[in-house]
Amino acid sequence: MVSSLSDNATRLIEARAAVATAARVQVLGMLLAAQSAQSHHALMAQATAAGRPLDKVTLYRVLDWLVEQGLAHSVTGQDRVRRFSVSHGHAGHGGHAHFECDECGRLFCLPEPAAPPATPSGFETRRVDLTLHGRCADCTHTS
Amino acid sequence: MVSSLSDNATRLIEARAAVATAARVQVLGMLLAAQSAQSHHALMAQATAAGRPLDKVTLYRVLDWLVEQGLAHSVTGQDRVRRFSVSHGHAGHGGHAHFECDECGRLFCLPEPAAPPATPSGFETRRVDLTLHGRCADCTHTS
DNA sequence: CCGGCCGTGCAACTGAATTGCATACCCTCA
DNA sequence: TGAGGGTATGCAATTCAGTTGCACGGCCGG
Repeated sequence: MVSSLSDNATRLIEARAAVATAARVQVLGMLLAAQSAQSHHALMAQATAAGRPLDKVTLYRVLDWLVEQGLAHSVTGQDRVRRFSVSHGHAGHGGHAHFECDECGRLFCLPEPAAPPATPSGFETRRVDLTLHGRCADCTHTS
Repeated sequence: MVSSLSDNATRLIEARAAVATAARVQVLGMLLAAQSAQSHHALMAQATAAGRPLDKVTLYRVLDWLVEQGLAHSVTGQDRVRRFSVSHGHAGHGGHAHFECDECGRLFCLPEPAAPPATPSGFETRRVDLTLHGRCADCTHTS
């Protein structure tokens, strides 16, 4: 399971003619395994818990690199912390929606293909960020 | 002009049976006069330039208070800086849209009544944040 | 073997936002 | 008039996400 994720990560990286370093494979693997967007802090903790601790700066740089390669994207929550998740093929078009749970703070990517641009006045729209706030399935269930 | 904004600010505050302190009137006045959402830093600079410098912490607290009172709302841009603007009567419903210029960094409130909730799976949506990214009218014009 | 390139690691730094505590102000009640 | 409580303000120090500078180490092509 974990190895298949690593393989998958390696394949994704090498498909971009890029160097699949240990850190990159590890981080992308964690993002692939995650069901919600992960913060830098969470990824650090997860890497440490897995016995393969990462340097703080390395993690930042790998994340930036993944975003740059289009393999991941980042969302800034209202706690002004960036969270990262893999781009499930929806990279390139206008954008996609997120759901941020106000209770547990988790941030999910939604399959929604993003709302129609809702054209402004004389502005040039390039990307649409749609974030829903509320309670996630878990928190609603536990209430 | 400025005094009418101050009066307006005072009226808005007192309509909430709240104390219209100098700092609150001043900050709300600046927000009323602004055409785009203002960052804490910008408000500090503006207050200093106006000869009525505000303490950093006081400004934070006034802003928090204004948001709490429903007189203003805050948006966190992708530079993870919060920007504040007055609630133009659209407080209370689902939310409203913003436009963030990727070039000059300014953040505008749009009159759009926010997109339809775009229902997720088992989640309970309470608020919708829709932010468009691109170039604002000024930057498009200056290109 | 050398020199450049790139990824990694450590340490120090930045800048937004927060917290703690002391002070000043205002209103009420005696 | 003066004591007391609640609230707003100001200053200092701190937190925390994120960044920058620089040194080390592997790798590859001459």
